[in-house]
Amino acid sequence: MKRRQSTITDIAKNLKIAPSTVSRALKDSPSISKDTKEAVNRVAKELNYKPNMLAVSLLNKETKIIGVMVPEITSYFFATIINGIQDLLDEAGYKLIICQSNESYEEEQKLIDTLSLSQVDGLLVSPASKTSDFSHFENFRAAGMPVVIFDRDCPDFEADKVLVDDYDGALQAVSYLLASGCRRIAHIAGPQNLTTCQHRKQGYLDALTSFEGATLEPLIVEVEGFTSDFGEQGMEHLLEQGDYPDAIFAINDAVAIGAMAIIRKKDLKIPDDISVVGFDDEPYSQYFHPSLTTVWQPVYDLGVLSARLLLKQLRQTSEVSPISYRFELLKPELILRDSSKKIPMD
Amino acid sequence: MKRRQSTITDIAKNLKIAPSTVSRALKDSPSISKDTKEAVNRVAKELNYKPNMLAVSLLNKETKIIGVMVPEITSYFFATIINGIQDLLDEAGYKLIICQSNESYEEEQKLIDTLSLSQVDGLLVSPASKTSDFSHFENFRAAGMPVVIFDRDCPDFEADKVLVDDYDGALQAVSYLLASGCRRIAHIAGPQNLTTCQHRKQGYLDALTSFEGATLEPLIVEVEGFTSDFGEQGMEHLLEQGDYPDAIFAINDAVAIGAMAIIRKKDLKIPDDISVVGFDDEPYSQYFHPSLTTVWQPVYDLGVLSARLLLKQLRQTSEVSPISYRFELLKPELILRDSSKKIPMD
DNA sequence: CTGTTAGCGCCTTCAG
DNA sequence: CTGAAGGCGCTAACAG
Repeated sequence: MKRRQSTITDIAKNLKIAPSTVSRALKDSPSISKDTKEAVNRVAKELNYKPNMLAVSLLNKETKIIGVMVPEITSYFFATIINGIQDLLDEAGYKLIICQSNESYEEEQKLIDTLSLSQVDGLLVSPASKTSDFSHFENFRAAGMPVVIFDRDCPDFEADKVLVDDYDGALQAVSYLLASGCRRIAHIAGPQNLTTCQHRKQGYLDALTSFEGATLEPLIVEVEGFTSDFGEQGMEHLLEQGDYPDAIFAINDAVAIGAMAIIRKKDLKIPDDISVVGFDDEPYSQYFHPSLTTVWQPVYDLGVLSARLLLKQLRQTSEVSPISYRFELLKPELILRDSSKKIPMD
Repeated sequence: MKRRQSTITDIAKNLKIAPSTVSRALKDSPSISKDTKEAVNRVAKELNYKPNMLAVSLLNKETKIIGVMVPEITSYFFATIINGIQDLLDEAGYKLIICQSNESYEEEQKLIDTLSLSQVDGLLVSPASKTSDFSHFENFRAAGMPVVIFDRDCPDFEADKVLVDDYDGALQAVSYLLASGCRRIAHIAGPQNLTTCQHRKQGYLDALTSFEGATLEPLIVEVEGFTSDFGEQGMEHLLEQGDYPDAIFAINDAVAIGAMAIIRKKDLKIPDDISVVGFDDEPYSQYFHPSLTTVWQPVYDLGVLSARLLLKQLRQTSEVSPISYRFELLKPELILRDSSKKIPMD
């Protein structure tokens, strides 16, 4: 039972008229008589006619499909960004092909190639953490298709970008920890080839050095991933070094959660012995015990905005590509919960 | 700068040979001389030639794209199923278009229609909770494209199906609670138009009635969704009725987490006053305090298996559609953690 | 108002 | 070994 759909020609034959007439009738063109239109629509329904987008796309040179490349979709973070993207692009009549690089440069390259062959109309990318060469993005764009980068920056690659002010988020978090009385604040940092992680670390460092009253030593352990087991590892490292920290600023919530598990195992109290702050505000974070203080990011909006920028490029029909790219930096927000201490009143 | 890619014809003109020769040379056909092949490949590289899959698809009547329809992707559960699907389908050279119905029947219908127009080669569906009429699946399949249903059953719609034995999972969970000494076990049930939720409820009921020694009254509250706030709502309902339960079997982990928050708010101890068991084993569940006893499902495998069945159908080139469909029922597994009591030894 | 022609990019006959 | 012709399903331009 090979796929056999009825075509415009089938309708035309059935009615003994020209295919072009059928085509026009179906689009309700004003230059077609009521009678033929009715007849065409009737037969179309009878034959269960469905237009073949492939043929249309080939003709129009546009597929109305957008490629979305993320490191992974199992995290709430990227899944929610995708929701934002989808909601906006749906309205504009675009479909999405979602690809996961699994943080691998090779896979990312391969997938972008496939997307390119599939003639997607544009690309939204959050690059893999292992990606440092961006020629595959350049190649993609060279074919005349717009690209928007979101969440993770690619230095050296000029494009529309929508990022979160990670530096500011870290600054807020660590400044708060300082204000709440913590003085030995450790940072469980993420992979430093990601600007996101660099910026959070820098925010942490700058908060420490700008603190008046004492010289605070940074205390950093770097982990390679974003899941809770890395949080456990990182925390164990920190505790092995003796001289416990009195606060942890973790690269994200999952890592913070892992750290909390280790802290609890040592019978230390959160936040009394050690405060913990995460990043992301995942839906579960408020349900932990104690509930997790964290830095919220406008995730959904990040998706919407990225999609909006892409649409804008898409609509600059032909036109010379804009020399200046847009750069959006969204503001994160510290959410205070019970894993951090209150600021003393005195 | 409208998209302008070089075509086979461009190469042909450049070399003053026929397009068909170029086509053959590019596919390394044995009936082409070494010299022309080399020349063609050289020019192809020069012009940065990329085959246009659209044209190929139109000709072959296959796009190598599979549609995947899930209620939502922000949950770990569906995201992981998708990973399974993708890993298998990638190998076979298929791309995925992922769609979210947001549990809405209308959106589901609309999206399946779009997928159909886009000429996807097949469809993997986990239907929306509001879906009870399956004619849109039938229509899709009527065009000769294979369909596989996963995770959520559609009674009345015959197809290859890969499901989890929810009944058994519930039975395991509630039997354990009974064995651990609980006698007043409540169930926070999910939307009853989903067979998944029906089966879990039935497993709960049957565990109660098959208990020897006392007649146990079921205690059920039904919620409309799968997020933690529904868990909070459900738990509040239960506690309002006075005569507190000594265990909660929640429809899933997120709901269980919400319930735990309310229990804690009432200063009741988990598991001493009330045991809690969830369903899904989300990655965070082991990090809750107390860690959550739950029913694990072979999520990734569910994706892989579904994809495998679809591939099998895809490979039955043409052939009459199989009269008998496959039905796979995967076994879940109870994971014991600290939110439930140990079975007394005596 | 309708039909004819041509072509999107590619491949597969059929003829040399 | 290579070229010419035809067609996948659809639409736009040009004729009536």
